[in-house]
Amino acid sequence: MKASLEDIARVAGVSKMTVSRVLRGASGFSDETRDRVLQIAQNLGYVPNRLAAAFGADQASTLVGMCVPRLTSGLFGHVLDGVDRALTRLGFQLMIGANNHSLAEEEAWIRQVVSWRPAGLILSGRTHTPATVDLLRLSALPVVEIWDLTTRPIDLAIGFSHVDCGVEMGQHLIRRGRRRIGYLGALARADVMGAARLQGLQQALQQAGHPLEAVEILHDAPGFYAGYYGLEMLLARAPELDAVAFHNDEMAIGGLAWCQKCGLRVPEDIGIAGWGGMEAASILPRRLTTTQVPTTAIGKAAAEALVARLQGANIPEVTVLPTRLIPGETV
Amino acid sequence: MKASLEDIARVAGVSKMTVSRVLRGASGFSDETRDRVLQIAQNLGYVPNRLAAAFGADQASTLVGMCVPRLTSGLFGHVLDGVDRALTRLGFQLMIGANNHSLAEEEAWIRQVVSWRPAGLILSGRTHTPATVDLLRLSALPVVEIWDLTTRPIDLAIGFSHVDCGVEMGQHLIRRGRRRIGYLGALARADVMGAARLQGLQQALQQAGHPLEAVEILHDAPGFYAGYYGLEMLLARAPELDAVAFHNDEMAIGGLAWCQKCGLRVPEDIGIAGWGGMEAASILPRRLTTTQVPTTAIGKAAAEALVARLQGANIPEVTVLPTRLIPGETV
DNA sequence: CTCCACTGGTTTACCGGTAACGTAGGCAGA
DNA sequence: TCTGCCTACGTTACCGGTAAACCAGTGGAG
Repeated sequence: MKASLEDIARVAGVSKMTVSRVLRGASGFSDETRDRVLQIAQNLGYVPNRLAAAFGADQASTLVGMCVPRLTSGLFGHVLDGVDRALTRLGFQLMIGANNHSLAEEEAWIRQVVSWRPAGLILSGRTHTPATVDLLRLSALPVVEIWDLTTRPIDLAIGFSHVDCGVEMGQHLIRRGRRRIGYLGALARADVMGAARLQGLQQALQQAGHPLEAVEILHDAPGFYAGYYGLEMLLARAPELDAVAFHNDEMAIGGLAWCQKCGLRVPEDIGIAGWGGMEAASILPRRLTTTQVPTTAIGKAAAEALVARLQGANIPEVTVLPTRLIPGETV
Repeated sequence: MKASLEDIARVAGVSKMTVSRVLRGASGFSDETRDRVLQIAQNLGYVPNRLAAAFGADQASTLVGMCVPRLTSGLFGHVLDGVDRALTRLGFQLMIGANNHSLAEEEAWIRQVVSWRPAGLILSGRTHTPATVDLLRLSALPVVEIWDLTTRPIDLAIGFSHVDCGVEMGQHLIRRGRRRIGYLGALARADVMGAARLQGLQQALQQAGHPLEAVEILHDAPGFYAGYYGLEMLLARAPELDAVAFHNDEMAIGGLAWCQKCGLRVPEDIGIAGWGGMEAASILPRRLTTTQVPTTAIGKAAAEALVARLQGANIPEVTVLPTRLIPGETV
């Protein structure tokens, strides 16, 4: 970690500027000089100092910050994967943080990350504190908001409409003959996007003349077990339901487990619908009715849009990557 | 993003050194000066430049790099979560990367990250290329290797023994009366740790006098569907098996789905065992026999050990966080 | 009355790169 | 022969912080 450009320059008998040029692959040196410098850099175990490079020249650093609601979410794992692969390929580094569905935590995180002068940010969700928006606008950093579409993105947005997801599922349930429909959510008051899907669902059912009959929104994280005991709670309150839409697939699978345990037949006695399109949904004895979300594609698109913008390309403000309702066999 | 210490200093009528001290909460200024400086910093929308700080003073940066095999793994999501929460609390930033089970990709990633002069690294796994090890030793960076225990860690190690996991599961299967046991793996030749578990399993079964009868190691990622069709392949080749141990819970659940599909009763006709302890395992109609891994705890411990080491504390070289075999009802 | 320590600062140097600009030598074309 | 341009460098300045050294005034001890 000791060797610097200076050290290489001294040994090679050139100026450190020449070394810098060689190592960056710029021009302005002979083949002979290049070979000598590279050889010496190798021998000295030179490790470039990006801190100095990014700091000294105000040139774009290769740091990209990304903030997700939770790191334990299967869906966001795939988004992260898409981002990571694209960024790695393009030579960028990923700084990551979770906001636990809290705008205040997001703001704190962004404040930290911005102080590292990243090349850009990827945020999930469209809702931010006013201070966050001010900070981002002031910093003039490229920002991609993913996962949900903002009416007016801070900079760029890539995703889909959660309200539309809800509407689509509502219409599907009605088409399949369901009339007494309930909803089981999670992360009460913290998750804006789940709320948007619920809103879409309500809207569609209302319009069809069969308004949502029961809603239960748990405070827990949307996992298997929450779906399991949440469905029990919901059905205790509203035993007449003939279908339940869940916050996500994990919860829906938990719900299926509860149905199996107490002898409720799916879809005959009750319909079960998830959201997200996790892999497990497709190998259940009956394929889960769900909405497939283009997770990896969103991550990849976000990373690529960010980098393209850095390189001055003209990117559309909003990119829609559509979701797809998978009918399945549980409704 | 414009304001610097200099700007604040000019407005406040003090030197930038004084501003620096105020903002860092060091000493050597009056209350009056402090209030004025803080007020002006606020007004100017000052955002500290950690790039400059970390670069200028060779003081520890607050960057921690972490490399995981895959970002889509449910288990590693929890590890990441543990790391992230601890680091956030301690005021550090997380840089992340996936190596896709490739030592070469890991080396490339580490090379990139080290050039950002991080405070330390968290790596998963004990196997690295020789060049990686050289680089890490040379850089004298604190390194925590998690998830598996190294006989001789580069610096610190926190985790458990995969071989022991395999042994324990083998003994459990034998105790439950299973005699003709098979194994279904994934990520052939890429996943060292799955191989270690298989090795432990083989060893225990051998010792019990009922050696492993069939092994199938898929090339795919260890997901639900791989378990589903993989079990079909395995049983086609070795129909007499009375139990199958899987690479992980996702695959085991996929295997369960296949059993259900073709009318095999679990555990009567065949025993199914997973590994990892994912939440879904506990809400299945029959609880899955599996091994629970302290994912979040490992992440938390790794982050805390790293920071403690940075602060000069004396940390034991190897920390074992034990796994726990959950008997379940599928064997 | 002198000396000293303490408070509340200032000044200077430096971290390791990169941009911008300067320059020596060689060669081609007018 | 002179001009202009190209190649292959070298020099200088600077990015925004922090450490370290230095300094002026003040109050108290001796």
